Amino acid sequence: MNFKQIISEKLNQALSQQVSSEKLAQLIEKPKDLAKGDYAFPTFTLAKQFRQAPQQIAADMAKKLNTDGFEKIEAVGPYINFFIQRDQFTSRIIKQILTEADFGKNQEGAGKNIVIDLSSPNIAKPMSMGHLRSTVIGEAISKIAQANGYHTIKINFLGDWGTQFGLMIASYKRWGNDQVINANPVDELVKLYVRINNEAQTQPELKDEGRRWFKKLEDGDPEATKLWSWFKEVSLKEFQTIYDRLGVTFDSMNGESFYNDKMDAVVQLLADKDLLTKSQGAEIVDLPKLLPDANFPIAMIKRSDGATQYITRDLASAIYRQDHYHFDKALYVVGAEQKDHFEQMKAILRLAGDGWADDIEHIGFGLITMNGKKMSTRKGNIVPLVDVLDAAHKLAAEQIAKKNPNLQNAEQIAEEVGTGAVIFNDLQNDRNLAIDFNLEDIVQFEGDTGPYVQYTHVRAMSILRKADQSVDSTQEIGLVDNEAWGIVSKLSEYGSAIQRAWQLREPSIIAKYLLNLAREFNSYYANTKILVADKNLNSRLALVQSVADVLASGLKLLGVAAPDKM
RNA sequence: GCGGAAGUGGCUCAACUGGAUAGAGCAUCGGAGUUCUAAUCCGCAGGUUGUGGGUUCGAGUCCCACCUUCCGCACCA
Repeated sequence: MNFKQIISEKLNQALSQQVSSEKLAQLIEKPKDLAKGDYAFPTFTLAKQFRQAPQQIAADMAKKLNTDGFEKIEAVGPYINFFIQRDQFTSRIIKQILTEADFGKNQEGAGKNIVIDLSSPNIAKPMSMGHLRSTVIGEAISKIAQANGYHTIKINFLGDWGTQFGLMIASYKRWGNDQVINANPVDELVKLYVRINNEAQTQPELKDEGRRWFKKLEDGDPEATKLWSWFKEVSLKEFQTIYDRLGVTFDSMNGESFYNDKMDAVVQLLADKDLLTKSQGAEIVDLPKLLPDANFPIAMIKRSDGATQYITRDLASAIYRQDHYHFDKALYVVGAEQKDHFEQMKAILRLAGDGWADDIEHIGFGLITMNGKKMSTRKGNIVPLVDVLDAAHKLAAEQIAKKNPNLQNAEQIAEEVGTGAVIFNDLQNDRNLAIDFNLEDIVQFEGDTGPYVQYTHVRAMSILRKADQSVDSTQEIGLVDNEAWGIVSKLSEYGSAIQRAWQLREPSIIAKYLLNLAREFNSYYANTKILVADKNLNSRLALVQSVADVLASGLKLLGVAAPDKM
């Protein structure tokens, strides 16, 4: 029984059940300002129904409401404000946090599978800031889903197939050097890729050479296969170091090449359902004709040269994933610019009669640009993710050297703080906001940042270490003091933040929640001496422990480390 | 042209999905150090929420029109 229910029951009785408690519950809100109360009920809609001034209704009802379970209930203008009994509530919340390992989490998704497509870099290209977004958002959503009881399957749909690899092979055959490549694999492969694209502008025959090599690759030519495998191997090795730094793991690394032998089945399926049309030598699904109201462009299934397209591979993978994982939801964490692509894909699956098409969700995110322009490997204006992580690490190490020179494991903690800053920075805003790349913004450690939250956790842990006693959660934990109410109130909202973050597929809700909680705690910390041997010491320590627990738990949901010292 | 996302203090973003005086962080300015870590805290200043209409008790939020920016619209992925 939560407060909204309790309050709506009370209101329902005060109104002699003329309005259902469900309706009343919907109207209840939380005032922005705690001084106005913990919950509030606006009477405007009732004013209309009963043809009375809202102020009057509020005043009349406030008199009729019994205050059981509340410190006070008062009418202020057209609002009825409810104040929770703070000591009882504090005690309950803090004991929950200290004794329940999964405080704030729920089991709504028990027994359900969520497939999440994330990261998906192209092999032989460096991971860039764009891949960071997909990786970090996907990872956070996965953990948030788990916190809501779901079972998740994370898939890294590697871009490891396509004409570009024919071009790479062609370029390698002309200019490649094993020693140089082995010394710095992805960098050198990119150079080869950029070079052949540039030279192809004046020598178009190079493109044909690339296509020929890709055809050989598709036909299983030993030399082509060997080179492709090598490119893939060195790329994956390099990717892995980044995934390790970000703390991200995958349940499947089946990339596009994995679906190579499953394409014919998709084409056949579409043909059987009468969805395929020939147009200008290509095989397409004529969506404008099939769904005239939907405003889709056509979907190309096979190019005029017989090669399959992106959407064909995505259709194959979607079908495979449904067959294998029986997902309740399949989330694709892919840039917002691909919205239409996923809408098309779903439309085709629906036309093919797959009822689960509606369980596919595209989780888009805003484009990262550089100086307002789209980044492109071919044009050479990308920011490798490693560089950003390294810059953040270096800055964190400098801060530690300055502020805490005796810190043990300084290197490891510099890494946790540095990557923490990068990850948090990416997650703290609404995911579909576009971002113009700015290194200074990313490696900020002050104000609304990851390190701010980490530091708050460190402060709490430091107090607990210095305390002569450990927290006794069996002892009565009373109202700590009025200044602490803001913290307790925030702590109690952790569960709803987790729910909302999942419903909206929005990690920023957790990030913002953590910033608010950290701010409340830091403010309290500045005004209240915690380690004082009085009768409330245990209560205060319990509060500090609760804050530390929730901060650590929330940071973990975002994939950010919560060190004890920094 | 059609479709999508966005427009809120100098900058980056909030606003519990229609509620009370639009809140934070950066930057600026002024304070707080023998103290539980100052990666912190407190304060001043800064706003006609792109423009114009509409809906209603009430609009940053919903509807219509327009303006600006970014993205997408078949042989790249």
